[in-house]
Amino acid sequence: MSAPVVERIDDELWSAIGDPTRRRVLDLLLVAGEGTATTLGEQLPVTRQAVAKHLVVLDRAGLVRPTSVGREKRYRVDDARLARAVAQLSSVGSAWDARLQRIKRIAEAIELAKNNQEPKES
Amino acid sequence: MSAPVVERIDDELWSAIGDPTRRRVLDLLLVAGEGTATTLGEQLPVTRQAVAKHLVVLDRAGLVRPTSVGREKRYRVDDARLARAVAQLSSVGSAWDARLQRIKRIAEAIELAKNNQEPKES
DNA sequence: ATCCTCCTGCAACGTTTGGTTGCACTGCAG
DNA sequence: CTGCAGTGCAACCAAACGTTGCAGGAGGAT
Repeated sequence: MSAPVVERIDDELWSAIGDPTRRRVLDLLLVAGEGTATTLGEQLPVTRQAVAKHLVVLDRAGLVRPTSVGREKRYRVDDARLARAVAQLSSVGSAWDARLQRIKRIAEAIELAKNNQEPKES
Repeated sequence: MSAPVVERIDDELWSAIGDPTRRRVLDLLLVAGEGTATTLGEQLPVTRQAVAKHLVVLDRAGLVRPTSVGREKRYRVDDARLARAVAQLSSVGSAWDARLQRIKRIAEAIELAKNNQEPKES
């Protein structure tokens, strides 16, 4: 359960960080090092319970990890997983970029073929 | 309402590409160059109407642009907008990476400091 | 011009998800 | 033991994704 997850993760990963509140939770956890549903809820415009649900989602996506301390449940970011997630995002971005380049090349080819049509570059 | 959109876009952008179907729509539009709700729906596991709604969302996010041709409504990817979107994603990723690095440094410092005692900070 | 077909758009409905409130349960301190 | 702080569970509301069904308009065939 270490290597071939890359493709399966994809959708869960995107929907995990697709939510604005979850992104803020991740941000807070990154700056504070760790936090509970209660402490995070105090710094967010949503209730403690909402944060708790988001933490469950982030946990299932593997981005955070809980540590039970007494009656508290502290969450911390899983460095390796988040780093890998960032890499995934970048890779999708790169793929799109590549296709954009391809399209741009085709467009230029057409542009070149026309030679005396109206220019559209702005 | 033309220039300072960069920050406002953020949430709309993420939610736009956060949906798996919309990502696939973008992908299809990139490889095919253009497409209508009907042609895209044929290549996706959802109905034409669902695709149409997604196209509206993508349009409002500025990622695609419609072109009415007769009774058809062809959509095409807005190259510049998508490129900018990819840049946004990368920037968020970079920010997280930076914080991960910071945490890693702190962890190393603690590791270094303990040497012969417990490092727990409370 | 008429009919037929294809494509789009609108409306109603069901389901999942983000968010809320309220309550019950459990450690920890006095 | 009593009380408080923190978590977990359940019911409920709203928005979003997806479906079906139907009305309407542009094009082609007769």
